[in-house]
Amino acid sequence: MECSDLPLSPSLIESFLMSSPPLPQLTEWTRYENKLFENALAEFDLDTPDRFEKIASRVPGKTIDQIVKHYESLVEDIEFIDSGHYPIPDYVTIDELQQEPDHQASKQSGFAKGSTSGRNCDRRRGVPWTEEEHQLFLLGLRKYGKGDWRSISRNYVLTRTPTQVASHAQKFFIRLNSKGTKGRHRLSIHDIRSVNSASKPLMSGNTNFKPIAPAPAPAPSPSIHTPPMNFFPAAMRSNFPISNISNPPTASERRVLDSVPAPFGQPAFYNYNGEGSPALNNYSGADMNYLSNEFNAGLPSNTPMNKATFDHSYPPDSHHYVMHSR
DNA sequence: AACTCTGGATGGACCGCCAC
DNA sequence: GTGGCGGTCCATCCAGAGTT
Repeated sequence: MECSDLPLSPSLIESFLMSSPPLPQLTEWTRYENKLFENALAEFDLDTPDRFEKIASRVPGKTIDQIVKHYESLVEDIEFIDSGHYPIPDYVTIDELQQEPDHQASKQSGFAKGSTSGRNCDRRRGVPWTEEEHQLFLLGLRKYGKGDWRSISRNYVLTRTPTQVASHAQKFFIRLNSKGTKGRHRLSIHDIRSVNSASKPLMSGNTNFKPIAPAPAPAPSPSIHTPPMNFFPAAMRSNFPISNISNPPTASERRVLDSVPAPFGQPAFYNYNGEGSPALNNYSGADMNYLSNEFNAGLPSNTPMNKATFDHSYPPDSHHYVMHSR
């Protein structure tokens, strides 16, 4: 397929929704925030009472007004697409379009104009995987197995689409199988084969290791499902995506949590999206008590959210651990 | 500088599911 | 049974970084 022949595919729409249109009148939306927004949008349909309030509660740091404006801007853009105008993912500015007549013409004609060779297309360089993302990938791989990239993407590597996860997995397994068959290998993120085990020697102990890319921009926010790795004792870090929190933090609580430094702040508390994950069913009640104590000990003394327990008795299937915040 | 390697993105083939 | 659709796998492209 030529690059100029761009169908309105689901992946296109997804990338459109995932991108952060730099609308000047709005505050910046990160990919992560867009993902939260997208998930909340899917969860609360048009008939949901107080829809935008509920969506706002799922997107930390955004006001209801910002949510409404963001929604309206997306609706405008989607209508723009539906009308036959395809906005390229980079959201080039009007000025840029006006300076590139060919570019503009190809857009206005639908998609296919001139159809230069695909090699001439601007194939955007992707964002390198971070070590954290790779660790989450390994956790997801352990949990769902090879092939269920969708689940891994949805429940572990939230910052990557299933296609991206699959692509990453492809390289990972190629790397895995090629180990030893070639004389030399550069160290890469794919040399991390298990959670925790390799990261230290590879990243910090090996002075030859260099990041794949220059230090990536700091992630907009930690994964919604996974608390910081150093929050838990090593023996428990292997798979601990907190799946449910029974009481989503209130706005005031969230402000407090936002002020709490990692690892006791936002990451562990914003996992209240209700998606069940049986990943915690290996842990005993004692483990949960330990986590509660660890968690409570990390909270500042003046936080109103000073009592937390991990409850593995709810719901009845015992596969869901719920962190009670009061 | 030229070559090699890495890794994200992408297109196409293939497969399974589902509605008709 | 068949066609459409969605998803996955695999091969490939290619920019960028590392190596010689």
